[in-house]
Amino acid sequence: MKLSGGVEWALHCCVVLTAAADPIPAARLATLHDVSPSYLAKQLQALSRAGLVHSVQGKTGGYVLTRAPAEISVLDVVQAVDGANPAFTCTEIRQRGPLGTPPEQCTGPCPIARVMGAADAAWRASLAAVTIADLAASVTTDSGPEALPAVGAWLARDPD
Amino acid sequence: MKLSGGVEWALHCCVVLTAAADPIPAARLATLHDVSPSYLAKQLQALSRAGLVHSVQGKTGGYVLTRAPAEISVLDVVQAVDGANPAFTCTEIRQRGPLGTPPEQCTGPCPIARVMGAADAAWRASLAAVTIADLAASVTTDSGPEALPAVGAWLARDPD
DNA sequence: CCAAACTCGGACAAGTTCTATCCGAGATGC
DNA sequence: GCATCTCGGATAGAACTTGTCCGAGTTTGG
Repeated sequence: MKLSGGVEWALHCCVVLTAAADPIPAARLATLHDVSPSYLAKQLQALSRAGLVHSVQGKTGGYVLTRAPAEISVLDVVQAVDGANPAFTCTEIRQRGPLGTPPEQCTGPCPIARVMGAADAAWRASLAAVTIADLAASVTTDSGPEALPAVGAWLARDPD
Repeated sequence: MKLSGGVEWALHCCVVLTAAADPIPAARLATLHDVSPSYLAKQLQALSRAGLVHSVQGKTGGYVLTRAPAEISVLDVVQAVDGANPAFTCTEIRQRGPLGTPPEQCTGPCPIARVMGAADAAWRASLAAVTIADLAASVTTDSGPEALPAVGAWLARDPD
């Protein structure tokens, strides 16, 4: 049970993109977070494929959020980067072996799959209830009202 | 986000051990489920290390549940096999880079870690609410009252 | 209008974790 | 006392995640 490490980077990027109106290049986001530029680019590509950010090419290109921060849930980001596959996959063990249940009796999922599926649904519901806007608001509460605008100004400034 | 495949095997083993009073060898459980005996042994060792099953050596040895099925939660089994580490680990990105937050301001976990932690807690709570006894009852509902006793009788019988 | 520079996008290796297996230590029953 | 059966940990192989690179396309400036 492990989540891809890129999820953390992608979430941070989405939060800071809240404070920027113009497109921000991946390299600048990597400098801000002090992480590998090449690998962060990979995560942003995943966000782009999922339609959460819009990519702009050319000299003044970069990434911009496609929707309002309140319309992007944490679950959207997690699923874009880590994939939407459920953590548990039932291999139908009940049908195997000498006492295997006949397939015609296996109409619905087995009890174990039901329990794991319910837990997965609870996990997803918890993530779907929080949006990027909520995260930005929490950052403001934690670090003060000037924190996010300062990041936005730094992103817009020319590279040193 | 992926769960170890051995979790499914371990859960099935715990359910069928409900129907057996005497120790059952790992090889017999592997035959019943038609899975690799060597790898299933590894999962049972994990259950043994966690104290969920008691291992008996010698000619009539095998594995027995240590507690009543109603006292073993699905979460116990999952954590024994897959580990108790949370899926998300915060690397404190907020402290890195040119605009990093000073460590003295980082008293509590960052907003992203809080959200992921809450989702993890919801997932665990959902798994902790179901016991092995509940799973056995569901099997009885699904496959009839004679299903589990039949498995118990097959396990006790001498190998063919 | 042209050229240069900067951007994203997908294809390419390295490291690490999970999967699968084997043989030795220990205990039981005959 | 001995043979046999059991678990337990240490050992190779496969799959995935992580990390990196260079080419295609677009925009700015002269």
